[in-house]
Amino acid sequence: MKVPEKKDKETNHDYALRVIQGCIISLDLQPGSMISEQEIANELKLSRTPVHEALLELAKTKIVEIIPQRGSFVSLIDMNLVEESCFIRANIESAVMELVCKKATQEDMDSLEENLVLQEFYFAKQNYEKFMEFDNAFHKRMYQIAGRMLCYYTVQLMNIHHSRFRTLRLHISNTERIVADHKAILEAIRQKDTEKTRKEFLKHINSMFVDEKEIRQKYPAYFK
Amino acid sequence: MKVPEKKDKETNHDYALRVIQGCIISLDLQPGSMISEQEIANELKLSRTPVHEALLELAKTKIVEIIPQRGSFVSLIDMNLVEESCFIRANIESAVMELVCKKATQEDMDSLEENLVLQEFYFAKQNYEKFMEFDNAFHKRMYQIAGRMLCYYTVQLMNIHHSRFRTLRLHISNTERIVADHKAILEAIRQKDTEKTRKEFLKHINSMFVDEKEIRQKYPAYFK
DNA sequence: TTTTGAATTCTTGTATACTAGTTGACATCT
DNA sequence: AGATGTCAACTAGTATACAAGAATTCAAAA
Repeated sequence: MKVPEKKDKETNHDYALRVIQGCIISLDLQPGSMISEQEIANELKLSRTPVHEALLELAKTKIVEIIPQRGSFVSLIDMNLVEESCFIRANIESAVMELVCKKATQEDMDSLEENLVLQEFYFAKQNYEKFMEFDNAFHKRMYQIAGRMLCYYTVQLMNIHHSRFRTLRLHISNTERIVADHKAILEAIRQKDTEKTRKEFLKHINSMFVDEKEIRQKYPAYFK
Repeated sequence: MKVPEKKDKETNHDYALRVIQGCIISLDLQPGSMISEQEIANELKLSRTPVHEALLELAKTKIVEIIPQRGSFVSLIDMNLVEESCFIRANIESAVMELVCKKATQEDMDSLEENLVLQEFYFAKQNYEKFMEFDNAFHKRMYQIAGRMLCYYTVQLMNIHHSRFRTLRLHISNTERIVADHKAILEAIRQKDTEKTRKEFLKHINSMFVDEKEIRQKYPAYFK
């Protein structure tokens, strides 16, 4: 397991959560594998308590399954849950974008455009980590503009299913479409075209499923 | 604090969560009041650990605020969060209802109708507890029919803000509209009219806010 | 050889003890 | 009187110890 540094002012509980969640998304912790509280506690140099709390939290989103007195396991990829997490995001985020169309100031639009420039830059440089960072910031910015941060948090909570599947997808697929999608979304917002914005966004989200079969065949052990 | 019996097979953690959450929604624990882990642990005859875990979980939904080394507090009612929780529910649940329109079998429709009959029955008998129970079951049934239980769980998670406000609202308002609303929704589904279903449902959800000012004036100390 | 059963060693759940930080009261000093 | 410092009594965060149940191992019995 990759163990990043603990941040200042971060509680051990939050630290454990951040590390475990990151490893699940990166597939560093494989779907189906067992995760022992004690083992993780040792690796992170913590006691079991904060690790136990972190696992409880992850179990709530069904990304981890805790079987009492037996063990805790990284859940196998359940395409129903991946779909549901997308469904949640698509419906919330497209509604948020409607609000953005209504509320966004010129300043807001500029900040989004600035982000897009950087996305293109890092994508061209093939710095995908930075690219993803700005990709995420792009979406988050929408929620901030709409004043719907509880929605953002809620979507993030379940989006881990989607994120993990996306990681697996990146192992075999190309990513050129992504920036083009974002451009189309921004253009629709610029035109204050609510319907077009929604449509482009849904297209963006649903493009996730085109490679499903191919991925399942390559990694059958990861799926439920 | 009202302390119900612990159920069989329920972990102490789940027990504590259920009790605390119930007391917050029923306003038995007042907004702004402090909740000591030790005190609750004593009342429930548990150790601090499961209570602590329960509070952590509630803090994630922002219904409880934990200030380290100072105390835990029931959050004041934040109308922005109430609104956001409604926004989440409205957008998810109306999308779920679209699915229900597409998927529902005759059997599904019958089960909904059966529920409605019981709603009317208990409403007429003024047994509001039973009524609420069937009200909740009515909505849950939709998610089951649509095969979107992760959505149900997600909505429930944040809906506590809404639920608490609704409790406060019941203190001063009438509830006659509710059954009528449900009838209108079922009728729209029966007609397989997606748009009408969505519209009726949104009307139902948004009726929550008509009495806001009156409530704020009556209980100013409960609000942020 | 197969089956049974006890001992061992895992696991998570929970109680308890300790740590560190905040608050408020009260005595002390200016 | 007012400011300051100290101490006692809280808090949540975390480490540790123990409890209880599940799985595995291995030896003994059929």
